[in-house]
This record gives sequence, C-alpha cells and structure tokens, in this order.
Amino acid sequence: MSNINKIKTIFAGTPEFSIPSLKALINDNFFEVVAVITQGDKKVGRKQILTSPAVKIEAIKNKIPVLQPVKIENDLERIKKLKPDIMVFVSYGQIIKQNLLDIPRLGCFNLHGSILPKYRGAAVIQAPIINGDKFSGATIIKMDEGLDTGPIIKQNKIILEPNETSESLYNKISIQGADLLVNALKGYIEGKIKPKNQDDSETTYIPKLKKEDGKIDWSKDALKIERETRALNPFPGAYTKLEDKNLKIKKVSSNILNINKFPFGKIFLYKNNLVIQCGKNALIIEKLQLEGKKEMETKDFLQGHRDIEGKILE
RNA sequence: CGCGGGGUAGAGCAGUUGGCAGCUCGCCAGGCCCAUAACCUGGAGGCCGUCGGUUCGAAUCCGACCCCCGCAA
Repeated sequence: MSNINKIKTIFAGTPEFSIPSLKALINDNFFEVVAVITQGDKKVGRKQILTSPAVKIEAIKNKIPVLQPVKIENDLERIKKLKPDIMVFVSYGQIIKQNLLDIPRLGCFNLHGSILPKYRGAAVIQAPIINGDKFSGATIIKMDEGLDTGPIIKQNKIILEPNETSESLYNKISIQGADLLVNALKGYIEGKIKPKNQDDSETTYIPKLKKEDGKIDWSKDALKIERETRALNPFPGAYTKLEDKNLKIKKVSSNILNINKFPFGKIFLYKNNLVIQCGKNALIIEKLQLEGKKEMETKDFLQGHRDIEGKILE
C-alpha cells in the first residue's frame, strides 16, 4: 500500500487522555501520523523527576518524530514543512491561533471532553458531575480561533453512572473519543459529514480547577458535596481539615441521610458508619485518607481513631 | 541538599526515665441462639522497614539507607 493516499496527520497532545486517540490514528491505514507535538518534559512529584509526557513516550515507541516547542507559535515553519493534511489536537495544552490553523490543507480538529456547546473551557469533565447532569460525552469539532467554538462534526453521549467520578469519566471519554475521532475525521474528509455550527447561547465557560477548589464547604447540601466528591477526585481531591491535618475524602455514600440535628462539619456515628453533618442532611464517608497515611476504608480508620466522634471538620 | 509526618500481627493504631510486644477489628476452632454482622470461651498469626553502632539488655538511644504520605513546586 502506498503512503501517497494516506492523510498526512500531525497529532498534538500531552497526557494519558490523548493516548487512545493517538493510537487509533496510528493504527488506522487511512492516516499517516507524520509527527507528534507535545509539551516539554516536566519535573514531576515530590522528587521532581524530569518526566516525558505520555504522548512523547508513545510516539517514540512508534518511531514517530516528536516536537516539543515551548510555544507552538514559534515553530510554525517546521510544521509547514511537514505539509500536513490535517492536525489533530487532543488535550495538548496550548492555545492555537489562526496562523497555525491555516497550515493544514484540510484543517485542525479537536476532541473535546463534553457535549458542546454546553461546557467550554478547562474542567469540562468535572462540570457535568458537579451539576448532576444525566449525561456527558465527547465532541469532535473543526477548530476555529475561539476557545472550543468551532463547528461540530460528531458527538457521542455517555450516560453518567450514579457513582461516576472524574477519573472514570475521563477514561471513558478518552477511549470512546478515540473511536469517535477516527470516524468523524473519515466522515468529514470523505465529505459525508457536514459540520454544524454551535449555538453560542447555550454555553458555559468552565475555568481550570485549582487546589483550593477541593476544599469542602460543609455548610452546603449533602447532595452537592456528594457530587463534588466524585467530580473532584482524583484532582484536585476533595479535602477537609481535621485538627490541623488534611483529610482527603475519597469516597462518600450516595445514600444520603436525612439527619439535621448537629452543626455542620460535626462527625458522628450512625449504625457503625462515620457520618458528617452537612448544611442540609448528612453524608456517610466510605473511604478517606489522613495526611501521612494511605487511603483506607472508613471502618479501618475507625479502628485506630476511637475518639473521633464529636469532632468538627473545618 | 526545599519543609514536614510516618513504617509495630491480615487491617487500623498504642507502645521513650532502654527491661517478657499490646489494643480494636478480622481470621481459625468451639459454644450460645429460631437466627445473626450480636454475645461467650479458646487459638493461630511479629526479623517492631533495612544495615550498622552504643549497651548486660534496643520497637525505644545514635548513624546511614530504602519505602509511603502531606505541603511546596
């Protein structure tokens, strides 16, 4: 088979989320991935070990050239020389301007982790979980200069499970999105799919989550906190303070107790469960992690913390 | 050399004027009971992170290293 007829593709992505899409493009004979663009190596973790992005590692495995520009705008000439037919962006991490969008003959495309136009921006995986939506999903758009504003080629809805977390949804969208991406690109390039413009009136911009966004406000409704706990794990993590120590709330029960007799933040026991009083109703904690310790089941935690009842979380 | 907490039974934790290694849960056996995650009796299970030092004697004091975690980045 000749390479002449393949769609010359440049893939831009960075974290684990991008990997299924990259693999799908590499393994599909319709495309030829001629280069991969990713962010620079970063120092990671407590020991600040210099680590390559997941996408770089996967590209090297497949003997595909890797570019790691500090600013992609400064590398336009090198990209032009590759004469790409398309460029595909999956969680790359840099803003793309018009002068780059104009380079590939057939345009630039993006896998977005929500059902556009509802959530644009950064924390779009988390947003539907926090809001208690029935579904989320993946969207393939043809990129324009706005942030997540380009016309929609294809979408795939995912029903949210009652115990859905950002982590589980992230994985689902990453995997299902890869399939969607390949099908959408083929359909579009073969002229079978006509992109549809987004309705800008139905959008919300979701900013990036910060560390502080994980701090639990116990004065809120237990229902809201339960959703936040699922949305905020694993990053930035839902946490609270127990006597000056960080206490991560890893998992709470979806079975919310109709109890409202304590001040919010108070810990009490109910049928051998560790329960926290919220502003409205109360939450059963199932898994937690105290600073310095590993994540554990609440019943294990209780074995070593007999005097926990009555303490107040901040 | 960024700051700090920790490593003791399968799990969670106590345990420093250095002196027989403990508690709760779980597990195993038996008992009670219409029955039970309840209760009673008995039992197994430890190189106290690793290596070295001090000492008559170290989980405990000193030194080095390994691993886990929080903060910061």
